[in-house]
Amino acid sequence: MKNNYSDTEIKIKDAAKSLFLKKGYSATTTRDIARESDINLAMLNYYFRSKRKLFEIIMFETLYEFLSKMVEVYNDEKTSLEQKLKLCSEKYIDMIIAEPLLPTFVLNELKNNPTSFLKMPTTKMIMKSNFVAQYKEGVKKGIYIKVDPIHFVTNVLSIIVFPFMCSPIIMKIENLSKKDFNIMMTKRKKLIPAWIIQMIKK
Amino acid sequence: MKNNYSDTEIKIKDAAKSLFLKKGYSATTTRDIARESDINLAMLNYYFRSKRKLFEIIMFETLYEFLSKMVEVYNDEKTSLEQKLKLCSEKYIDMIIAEPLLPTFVLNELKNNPTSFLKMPTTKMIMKSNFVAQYKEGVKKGIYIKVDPIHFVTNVLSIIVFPFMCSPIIMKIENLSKKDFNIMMTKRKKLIPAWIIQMIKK
DNA sequence: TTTTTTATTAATCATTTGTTTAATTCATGT
DNA sequence: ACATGAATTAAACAAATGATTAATAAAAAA
Repeated sequence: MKNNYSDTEIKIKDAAKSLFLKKGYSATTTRDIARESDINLAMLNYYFRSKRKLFEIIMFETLYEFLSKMVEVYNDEKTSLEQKLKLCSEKYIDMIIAEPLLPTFVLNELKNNPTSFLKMPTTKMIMKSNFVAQYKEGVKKGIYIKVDPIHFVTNVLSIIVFPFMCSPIIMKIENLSKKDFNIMMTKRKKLIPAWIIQMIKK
Repeated sequence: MKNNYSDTEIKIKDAAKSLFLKKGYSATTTRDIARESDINLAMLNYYFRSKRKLFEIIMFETLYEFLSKMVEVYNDEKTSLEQKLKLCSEKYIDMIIAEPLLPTFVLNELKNNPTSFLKMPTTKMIMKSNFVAQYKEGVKKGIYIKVDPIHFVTNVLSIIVFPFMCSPIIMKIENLSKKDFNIMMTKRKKLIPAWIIQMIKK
């Protein structure tokens, strides 16, 4: 026995993930995946039974990895809210620069079957995280302006994630290359925490 | 002669738009469109030559309508920046509630061919609008914190648009129906301008 | 080695999908 | 009423697509 996951199995998954992210589920054909991963078409069904099954596995793993990294920051007991803001701005933007197609892909495919998200255990954890608790505490102490925590969390994620989904527009308007855009986002990392603090501070 | 646009032509476009928004270009078949609009399959090619051509027409019209409405607010000479913020928060959220699938659809399809956006005349106008000019003026007067205007515009749009793209997640986390979600967004309309002001005010 | 299980291949199947064709119906102008 | 062009229909075509099969090669177990 070699590895638990065979070479071809990994090759298929890697190619499929790349293609699904780039073109979406429907526009990606099994032959695309076979060509890109340089395996025989039949191997896809041999290892994964069907295109749909392969997609679901990739979707689950991608979401799981993404959400795990998120929860990590939100639940750190040692850091203050303001430190968390800095950390998550930094971390998320680095994550998305490394995989810029992920947000649009996830939100787009989610629209079609929100069930796959339901299965994720970490989904609801954000609202029960230390991050939200610290914000509520700040409100109680009179330091922060009070709003429904869901708005607060949404605002933070909006400002971090949305610019990447608009990247084609921003690049067009500002005449930026992909590299330029990433530089802009890297600078933005440091601006975001201040904006959020400013936004909630009394 | 009846109308300039025949009945069937409109029926096809309406059905196609609805389906493209819901399922995207690739997942929508010409037979889907024919069934939904209750016309013969051949009529699609008779009026629009091809599925791609039909898509491009719909994409253009949808984008044009959307951007036109946007520019309208941004370029009003009579209103202050703070009034504009209120107006556009109100207007955009109403627009998106009326067509909630539009943002995800546009940003997703744009990723595949950013060219269609290039064609839109109104695209670059936002950065040269009265809205941005007023912000810059506020910075010069020392009222507002200085950042690159593209960040400012991005932040405003992020906070307005992104929550809709996340609606499946928000609804899941908060246990909301679609109606509940819209109520939440309607309340949010009034919160956003204050947040933005707070964010940029010295 | 021999046997048995696993992995890989090329060819094929059955649908689906975008598009076209040829025949028919409908509307309009004369 | 008739002729002409436009609109509509059912049927068909060719290519693409997800999936399977049967044969072969490679690896593991005996």
